[in-house]
Order: sequence, then C-alpha cells, then structure tokens
Amino acid sequence: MENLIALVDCNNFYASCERLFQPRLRDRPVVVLSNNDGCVIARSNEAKALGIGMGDPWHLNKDKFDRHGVVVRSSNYTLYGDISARVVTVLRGFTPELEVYSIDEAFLSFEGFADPMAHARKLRGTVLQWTGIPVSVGIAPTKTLAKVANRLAKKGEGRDGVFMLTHQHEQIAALEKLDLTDLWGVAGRLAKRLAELGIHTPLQLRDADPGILRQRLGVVVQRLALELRGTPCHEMALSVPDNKTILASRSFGRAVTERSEFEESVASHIARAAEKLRRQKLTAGAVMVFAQTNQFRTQDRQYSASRTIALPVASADTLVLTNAALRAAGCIWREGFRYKKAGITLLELGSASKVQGDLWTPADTPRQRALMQAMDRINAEHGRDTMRLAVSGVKRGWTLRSEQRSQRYTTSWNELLSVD
DNA sequence: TCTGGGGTCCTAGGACCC
DNA sequence: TCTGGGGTCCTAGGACCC
Repeated sequence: MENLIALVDCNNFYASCERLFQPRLRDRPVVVLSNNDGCVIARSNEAKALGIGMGDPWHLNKDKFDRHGVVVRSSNYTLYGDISARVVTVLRGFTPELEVYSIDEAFLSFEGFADPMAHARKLRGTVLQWTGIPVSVGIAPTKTLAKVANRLAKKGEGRDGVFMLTHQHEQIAALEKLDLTDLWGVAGRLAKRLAELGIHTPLQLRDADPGILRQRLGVVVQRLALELRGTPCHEMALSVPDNKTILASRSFGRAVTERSEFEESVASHIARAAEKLRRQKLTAGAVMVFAQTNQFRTQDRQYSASRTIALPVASADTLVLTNAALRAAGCIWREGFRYKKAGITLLELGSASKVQGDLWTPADTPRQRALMQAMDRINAEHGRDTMRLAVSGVKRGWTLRSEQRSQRYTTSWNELLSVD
C-alpha cells in the first residue's frame, strides 16, 4: 500500500492528562480552563455530553457546572507538554517517519506495513499501557483523509479506536457522513464561500474542478480538494521547524486606562517572549506590539493597533539583505527590463532575502569588497558580528541600523563605499 | 467583573524601481 | 524627460488550526 498515513490523536488530551494523576476524576465530567481561567479549552466525554462547548466562558457557566458536578481544572501546560513528549516517544517505536503536528496529534507514515490496522491497534494499546493516554487512529492515503478517518474513529466507527480509509468507495462513504466544516481547513467563512459556488458537501468539494477552485478560492482549497481524492498535497514534516513567530499575550481581565500599567504589561510580555526566544536559540528579526479593546463589549467603540520595529539581526554566517542591496553590490544586474541574479541562492525569508555568507567569496568584485568592508567597519564600531543593511525609500540613500541602539544612519551609497 | 493563547499560510494592494 | 510594463517589497488582514 503506497503512501499510507496514520493520524494519532489523543482523546480529550488535557482532560485525560488531569485524570492521570487524579483517579477520582474518572467517570466524572472534567473541563480544563484557559490561562486566566477564562474559558473551557478541553472537555472529557462526560462534559461534552452535558452540552459544554469548546470556548464556553467559565463565568457564564459556573452555576451549570456546579449543578452537574463538573470538575473544573486550571490548565497546566508544563504537565501536558511532558506527557505529550512521552506519547511521542512511544509512537516513534511504531514508525521510522513521524511528524509531531500539535501537542496532542502526530502524523505517522504507515508506508509498507503489511497490516496497518493491526499495527495501529497495537500502537494504541501500547500508548495506553505506557502513558495512560487513550488515543484514536485514522489511516488514509493523505493527511486530510487521515483526519477524516480519525474523526470517524472517535465516533466509534471501525474497531478499537482505529479506522482506515484506503479504498475510494470507503472514502466516499465516509465523506457522505460529514459536513463541510468537519473537514480539516474548512471553517465557517470558507464554507459560506463554497456554498456560493454551489458546493455544500465534502463530496461536492472533492469532485469540484480543481482549476476553478484554485481560481476562485485560492491554492489552499485546491489542495484540500485534491487531498480528498487521495492525491497527497501535504508532505510529512519530519523535523520540527524553527518558529517563525513567538507570541506572548494575555487578556487584561479588566479595563486598563493608565499608560503606566499598560507599559508595564508590554514590558513583561516582551520579557516572556524573549525568554522563549533564547530557550529556542533563535534571533528576532522584528518586534511587534499590539493591543486591542475588549471585543465582547460591543457597546464600546472598538480599537486595535500594532507597531512593528525591524531589528537588524542575522546569524554569524548569514547576511540578510534586500534585493536592492544585492543589486547595488553588483550581484544582480539588469538586462533589458529583466534582472538576473549571479550565482546566488536566494531563500525567501518573509519578504527579505536570506543569502548565505559564502555568497561573497565566489563572486568577488571591488564593489562587493567595498560593501563588506563598510559593513565590517560599522559592525566593529558597534561591537556586532553582523548587521542588517536595510534599504530605505530615500532616493539614493540607505538606512543602516545597528542592533545595539537601533540607531539609524542615513548615508549615500557612495559615501558608504568610500572606505578609508 | 470575569469571554484563551499560540501558531501557520495565503492574498490583495500600494509604493517603488528600472 | 517620457513611457509602460513588470518585478519586488512591504503591510495589513483574512482564514484557519490546536
């Protein structure tokens, strides 16, 4: 069987974690609350049966929870992260290729296994035995179909929490049981736009013309439809990529009107974000601060704003340059109305281009040498190994920012290159 | 009074450049 | 100096996921 993917999903993960160490919570409705005990983010099956919804605010439901004897827990992410790692360790024993998709889900390549169902059942039993966490397994040729299979496994289709969708007729039968918004990647807005195109069911989406989907709704929806047909569009990501953003945010919990209090909050959030950044051994290319008013107070005028400050940052062997800078350095030249890039591997990194440090060695021109010397000089002045050359909109002018004090230097290109 | 926090990817549109 | 077309860069925002 080619390209079989298993999605392993922990059942009611946070609630299951709480139960591990509190046996008295077994068979009782359990909910786990978000950071500030604001709203429900996990529910045991018993809690779901009481009609408690994902995201239900606690302060509006306290009475109901009391009435039904619901056990309410604050979240403990350290604990959940630890148990998640244990589950992943067990899963690694069942496949050579695994993608950790979220704290409670992983995609496993089941390619080449003689009896995937038996393998999955064994996996499920082992995870439960070794970690105490119940999981469901969905198996299919694509990630999107594996999600579908997993969903049905949770609903009791298949056997022992395992459900497989290998044949087309099975896939079609499965899709007939779902709504559009049950699909991975379809929420309310998209469902509405699909409906405008006359697509109301997962099966209709599966059989829609991919070219028209692409044209009308974008590449994401096109991929989704192809995946539903069994054509993989999402590769397995075997290693965990570096974060592209790190966010530290909190709701205030009450109205903040004093500037000083606001500033204090911003400072502490930035400190927390920076801690995460250092723990992951990353550097930041920019800092963004945002704030918004309480969207639930619809009687109030709403406001939101954000500011971003670019930081000049690069690892020791990487320079971050814009194309304009490369062009100026003679690495990119113009031919007619076309630009050509000379022997450079340009990796798109956000909207800047990331250029490997050895770029300068093979293509060594006087202009490039001058640029490097100029940058060296400025770096030396500010005690940095590397710096970013940012191109401002000033005519024939370039803005350099040192990392140290975010100072700005505006100078002409020729002035920059006049190295003494 | 109290309504989460942390992510990813894609697209549209304007400024700017040559 | 004018011209037009096309590319890049940047920002904001939408949409979705867990």
